[in-house]
Amino acid sequence: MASGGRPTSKDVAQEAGVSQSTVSLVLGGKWEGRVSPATARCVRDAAARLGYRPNLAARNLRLGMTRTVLLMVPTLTAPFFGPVYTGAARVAARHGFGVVVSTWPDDAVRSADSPFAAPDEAIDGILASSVAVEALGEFRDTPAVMLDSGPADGAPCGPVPTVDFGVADGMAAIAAHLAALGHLRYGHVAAGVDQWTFRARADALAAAVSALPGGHLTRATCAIEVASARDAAGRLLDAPDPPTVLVCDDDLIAAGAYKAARARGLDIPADLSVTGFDDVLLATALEPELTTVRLPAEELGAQGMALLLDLLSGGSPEPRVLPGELVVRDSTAPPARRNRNRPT
Amino acid sequence: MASGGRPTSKDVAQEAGVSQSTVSLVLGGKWEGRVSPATARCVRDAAARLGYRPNLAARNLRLGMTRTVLLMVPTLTAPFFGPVYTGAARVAARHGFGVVVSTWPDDAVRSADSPFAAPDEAIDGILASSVAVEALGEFRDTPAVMLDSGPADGAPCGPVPTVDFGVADGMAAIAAHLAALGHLRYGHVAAGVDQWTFRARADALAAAVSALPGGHLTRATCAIEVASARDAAGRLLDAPDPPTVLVCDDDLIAAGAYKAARARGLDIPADLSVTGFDDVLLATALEPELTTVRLPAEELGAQGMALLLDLLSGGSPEPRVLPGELVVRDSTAPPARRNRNRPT
DNA sequence: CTGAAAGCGCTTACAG
DNA sequence: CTGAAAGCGCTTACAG
Repeated sequence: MASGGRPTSKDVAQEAGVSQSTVSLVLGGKWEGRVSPATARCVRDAAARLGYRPNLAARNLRLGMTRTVLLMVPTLTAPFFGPVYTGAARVAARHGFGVVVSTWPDDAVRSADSPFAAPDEAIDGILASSVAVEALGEFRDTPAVMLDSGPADGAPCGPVPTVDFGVADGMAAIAAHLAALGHLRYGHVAAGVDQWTFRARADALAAAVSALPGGHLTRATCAIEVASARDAAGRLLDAPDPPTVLVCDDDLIAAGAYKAARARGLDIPADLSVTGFDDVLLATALEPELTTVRLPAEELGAQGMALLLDLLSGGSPEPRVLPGELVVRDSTAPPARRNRNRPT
Repeated sequence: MASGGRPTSKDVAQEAGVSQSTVSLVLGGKWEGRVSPATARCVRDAAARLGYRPNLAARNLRLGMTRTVLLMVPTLTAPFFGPVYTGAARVAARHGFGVVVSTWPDDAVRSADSPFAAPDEAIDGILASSVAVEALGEFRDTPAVMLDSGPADGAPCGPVPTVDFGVADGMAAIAAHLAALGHLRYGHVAAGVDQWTFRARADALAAAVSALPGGHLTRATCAIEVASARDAAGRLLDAPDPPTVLVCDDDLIAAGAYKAARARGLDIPADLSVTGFDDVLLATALEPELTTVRLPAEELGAQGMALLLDLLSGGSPEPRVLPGELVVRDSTAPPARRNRNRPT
């Protein structure tokens, strides 16, 4: 082997007494019918002996691809996206792909200096999670899979494969659970973000409540942030004839709803029921623990990457929907009997 | 430009009417004294006109480096590590480096199939956050920077640059805040994880309490997880003559302490004060909002990457310490007057 | 069934 | 001050 550095395919060839081509064929898995089994085994042994690992830069250069995909997310600091990344990276690694992350629209990761300072790493494909289709922007021509962006939001240039959560079903499950408990007056603390996933939640809740005899729904909008959610929930709670349950678009919003309730002396769930969405860590850290819908975030990343890899190798993968799962905990109970709005 | 693909340095050379070498020199920033300013400007214009971006694979191959660094963390799903990644990736991107993430010891991201299936991406350096030095393992010879692992935990093979939080000072600030409030009986709900950062917290708290006339400290150990923390806090609270404050090693542990307190009818902060550590999102989602120490996680990643980049370019960076900041919120108050342990 | 050769796009001595 | 040429480690026609 060349003194010092890692072994190359040439070293393996020499060790095995064959040519570089043969090594490449064998280790690339394209040898059958072209190299004798004995030679193949011999090459593999030599590679193992030397601890050979192919040089990705060389292969990428030769193949004209980078084996790198871009994961585009709104933010990495929200608890939801860590698992998405993990799932995507796990599947990617299994196929020799790396994952780089970019945030959109607030792109803190890439920079805009000279080409050399920010070499806009060439990528083979894009996984865009929970972002509008415009996020693809300059990457319009790059193979992409949209995650959590809704089946309708296909890119202008033909259908883009999608993986979505069954958020409508999830919200319907929450509504059914609440209806079974006897709730009629619903407050929806909605994320004020124009994304498919939130529109779908709103529509599903509205549909369920209007199908409920005597059902009534009010709505307040907020940022996905505790203080803003607390204020929005407060507005709902301070209205005449307030809701007996606050259905929140996100676990973090539910945390804000808890605060609004407590500030008004309302016990959860005795005086007020609250539900979340996502089932992040926070859901069990709250008190009482939050009834919510679990969204399999890591699975979203994993399946999305699987679809993208399929797309990159010429397939035309079908859209998928990942069901959410209702997790009933301690924040929901039957509505109180008219003793609302008087501090205990 | 070659039909189809992105423009190459050869295309730029042709557009500018110079050779490939000149293009490389100019765009690589090594032209001064070797290329006339007029030519340099001409090259840059051509590059801009064509939208040229260098092919990283080719450059990496030529240079024998990958411009990729590995970020090693215990887990990506804990709320703390998202920001660490973001900070590291931001600085890396500014220098044309990518960041791949690996978890240790539970390595879900890399796989162990054939060399081709998991091509163990060659890397130039490692950023290891909150892991033991053994985590470096097979990468013993790779330039590395240790984050949040303590100044003493240098690798066997000479000193490794470090970036740490001032956790001892942070814990001392908590203790001083609590002492000023009048607390004498301290319960430490400690993370049962053998890491420098937690040892430092324990030592600092022990030192502060023992320096306090009449001060008394008990300790219970738990996993960094709500249920485990709740149980540990419960043990402390159920002891005879229980603490008036629970000092928790982590915000998540504090969430567990809240549960233990509430289960015993103890009001926070009237009956019991609680403090956390980290200041993640959860701290303000809890009720009452948590007094804690803010650890600048994103800054840790950013500074660590800056040190690693310095190291990679031949420097010998000095270790750094990032101070934590005491954030006083609503979970701490003077101790109650002997009315403890009777449910309200 | 196997090998010699070209070439991916860069950077860097080296020659002028 | 500028250019021609080599070579990084791969993969893939192509020739045998």
